[in-house]
Amino acid sequence: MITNKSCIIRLSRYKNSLYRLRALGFVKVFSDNLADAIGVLPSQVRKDFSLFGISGNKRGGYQVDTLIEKLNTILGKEQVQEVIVAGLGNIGNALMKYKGFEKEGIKICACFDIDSAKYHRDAAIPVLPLEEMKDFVRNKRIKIGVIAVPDIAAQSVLDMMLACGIKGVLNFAPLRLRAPDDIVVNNVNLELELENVIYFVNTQGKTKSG
Amino acid sequence: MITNKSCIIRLSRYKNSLYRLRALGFVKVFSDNLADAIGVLPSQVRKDFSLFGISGNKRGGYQVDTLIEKLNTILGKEQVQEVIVAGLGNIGNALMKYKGFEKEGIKICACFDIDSAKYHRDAAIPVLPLEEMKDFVRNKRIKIGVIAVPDIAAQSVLDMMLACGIKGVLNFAPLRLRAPDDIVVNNVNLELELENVIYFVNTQGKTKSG
DNA sequence: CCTATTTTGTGAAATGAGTAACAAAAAACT
DNA sequence: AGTTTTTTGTTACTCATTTCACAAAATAGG
Repeated sequence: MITNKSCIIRLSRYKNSLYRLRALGFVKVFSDNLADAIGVLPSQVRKDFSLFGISGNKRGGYQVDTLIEKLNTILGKEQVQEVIVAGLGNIGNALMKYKGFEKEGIKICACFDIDSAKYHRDAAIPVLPLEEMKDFVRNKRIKIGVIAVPDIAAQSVLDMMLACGIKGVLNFAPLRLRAPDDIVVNNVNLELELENVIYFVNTQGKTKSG
Repeated sequence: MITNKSCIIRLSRYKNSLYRLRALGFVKVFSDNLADAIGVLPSQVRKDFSLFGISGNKRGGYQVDTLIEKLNTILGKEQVQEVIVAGLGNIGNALMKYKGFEKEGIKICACFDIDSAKYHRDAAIPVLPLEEMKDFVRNKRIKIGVIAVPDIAAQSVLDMMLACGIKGVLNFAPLRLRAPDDIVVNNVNLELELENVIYFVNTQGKTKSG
């Protein structure tokens, strides 16, 4: 099994580039087209494909259509992926309104919050009490959750999600969550990302001026 | 010079854990305390510290206070870091309201947008026309920018930021931005992160059930 | 004061990801 | 049909990061 996150991320990028290339009229592509598009080496592209059993034609490259299809299969994009969000704060709100997910076949089905003032059962994306998560998730067989609650509540919300049968989580709370090994937890930590930029800017400046 | 991003990210995590440990009354820590806290091996902790010339006492561990101080110096947290945000859409809005930055010594000084309906010069964090970015950034000598504009505008906003003297960028637009080598660009791509969770959940399921 | 124990700091080994190189296949050209 | 060119797919190599392992230092205990 492939455990390399950046490899999967590259597959997503190939896929996105391929849609653009197809829109431009491309019918076949070569590894170096894709390499240029996402900023890696051609050998990396071929390696990635070979890892997933994707093959092209020597001297003929890859058919755009079938390549897109294969990548979508690998990435689980044959059907719309339904996710839930916990926490209708700043981030939760932004996610609900964000248009980027829809065009990637990701659908936010519901948001759960603890604050009854936020409930909105009839909205396009309903906002429901946390207690209803279990029924909702089980009925709809949802496997993916997003955690956008305050730090202090994050672990208990994760535990709740796992009890509902959620198998993968995107976590925005800036702390390490404990989960069994078979659960996927990706963290998006905005402070850390910014702190990182700041560090490299600071040291860059230092090394330049002496 | 250290170019390893994950190493810097770990330093940030150590620092965050140390604050928590200090709040619990810890005066000294050992590498395995910190290792547990952030989920790495003790040898990793010691290696990271040794890379930055941080040393402790054999059998005595590390003093929490001095360790925090050293990490803060390395991470450039001795003074408040001022940043600007471009784009007052969903994400820009969430960032402006987000409390997490303040307690990390990161201050959003202003937001710039193209839409005059959004301008709000007298707000706590002013929302200004994009054209005013140059003066603002130069006067305040700001080095860090956040890009939260639609995909199509992202590259031009980046170019504008670079013309203002910005040296590091956190980019939320889901595409690859072109920048000179001495500019730091960190990307946060929410679709990709979710797609990644989805992939691993799907394959996990497959490998388990056969 | 000497011995046992703990914990660091570092150099060596292992792992893993990315890059390079090249044989083999396919197409194009003559 | 044969030769040349192009491009894949895979194997071997390189490099970076992580993990291991152990000597040296410091403390604690008898």
